[in-house]
Amino acid sequence: MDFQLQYTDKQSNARAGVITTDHGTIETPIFMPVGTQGAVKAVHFSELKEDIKAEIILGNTYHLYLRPGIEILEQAGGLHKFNAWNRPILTDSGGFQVFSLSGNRKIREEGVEFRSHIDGSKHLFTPEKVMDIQRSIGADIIMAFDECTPGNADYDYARKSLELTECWLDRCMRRFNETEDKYGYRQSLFPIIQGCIYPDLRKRATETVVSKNADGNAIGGLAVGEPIEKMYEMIELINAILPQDKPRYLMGVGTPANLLECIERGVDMFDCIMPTRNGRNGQLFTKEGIMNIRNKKWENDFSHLEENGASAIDNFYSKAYLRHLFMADEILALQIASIHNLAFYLWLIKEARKHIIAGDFTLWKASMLPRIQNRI
RNA sequence: GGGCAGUUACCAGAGUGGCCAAAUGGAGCUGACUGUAACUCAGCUGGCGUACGCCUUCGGUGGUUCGAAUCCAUCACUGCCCA
Repeated sequence: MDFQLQYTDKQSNARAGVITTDHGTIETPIFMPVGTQGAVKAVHFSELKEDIKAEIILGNTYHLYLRPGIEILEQAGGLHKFNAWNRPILTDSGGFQVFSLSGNRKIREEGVEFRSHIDGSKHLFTPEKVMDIQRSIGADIIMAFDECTPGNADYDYARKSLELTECWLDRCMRRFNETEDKYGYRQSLFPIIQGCIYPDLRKRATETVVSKNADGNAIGGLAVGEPIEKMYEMIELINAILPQDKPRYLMGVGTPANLLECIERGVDMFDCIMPTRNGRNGQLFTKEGIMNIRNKKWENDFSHLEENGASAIDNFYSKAYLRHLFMADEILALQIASIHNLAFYLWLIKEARKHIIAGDFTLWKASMLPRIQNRI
């Protein structure tokens, strides 16, 4: 994987670039739809390509390891062949599951012992094993195994947690470098910066990560319960240290407004479940704001889902119809809402890129921000 | 014409003298969701009030009782059975 920085905004830290992988190129800034179990929920891949214009999607090590299991993925020839997505894939390492499935796991220095949420069976994830699994899944970009520190952790916990993440990073790098690409195309490993909301921890974590000279760098442990201003503060601090010539991936973020704020602060890559999950729960993101399509006020509103929306789907269906589908519990509702939201996210981020290149990003962002945060 | 069963909030349906503005579902209204254990979760759903609370309800009317959705009488309606 290579990264080329193409444009840097003069008024802010916003950047535009290109990532080149063996499965194609990605123009940054980019938003990556989440396909945890090898599928972006409720969305068909032709829709991902044609309606949403996704350039890269995510998979998840924890979920794919449990189901279908690594043997099947190896037999299939890797995830790209298994799910027929022939463009870039990034896999998360399972570090977030260590955080979100906290009721079912024990963290030790060796690794994390956890119980499957599916059948309760016991498993051990070590940094080495997580590297091996991600080699087998065959993602273009794989993530280091980390502990995603909760946003409200106290300093002492955050420091110990960071030490563990850093120790695991060394082991990840070692194993990654000792092993080879499994399917004939190149894989890149991104380390993850933790440190909660403590500036000295974040600074130290960033310096450690920079010293590894990886193909790209990730910021983790944000948008996990800390105040939003803290998140922006941490990103500013980290991006001041990270090298310019490597892509910066902010994990798990966020709202449309978060995206613009973080692009302005120099982030290149994003992923978030928000457009898909919130879409399935009836929340639509649009250029004019956020709407709950289940609300009664849309009952007899036969106007397009979104005028001049990001996807053709916006002109096919009316608000009243989509509300009806939600009320009637039709599967199509989930599909339409997910496609709409993802297309909006990709549109927003591509629009940001255009304005970075055109040199008026800051102005555009200022005009866009109040609109997309509006409640309609 | 006779017999039996029934009529409870938007719907279904519990409650059979005080702890009942009335269980539980469903439907509806609103909100939440940030590296997906999520087509999930939370609150509300007689009226007024932020709230302690007050007011009006359990087919209609009239009783019994300190007190009735619950007991009695009567009327109306519904279902099933017999003519």
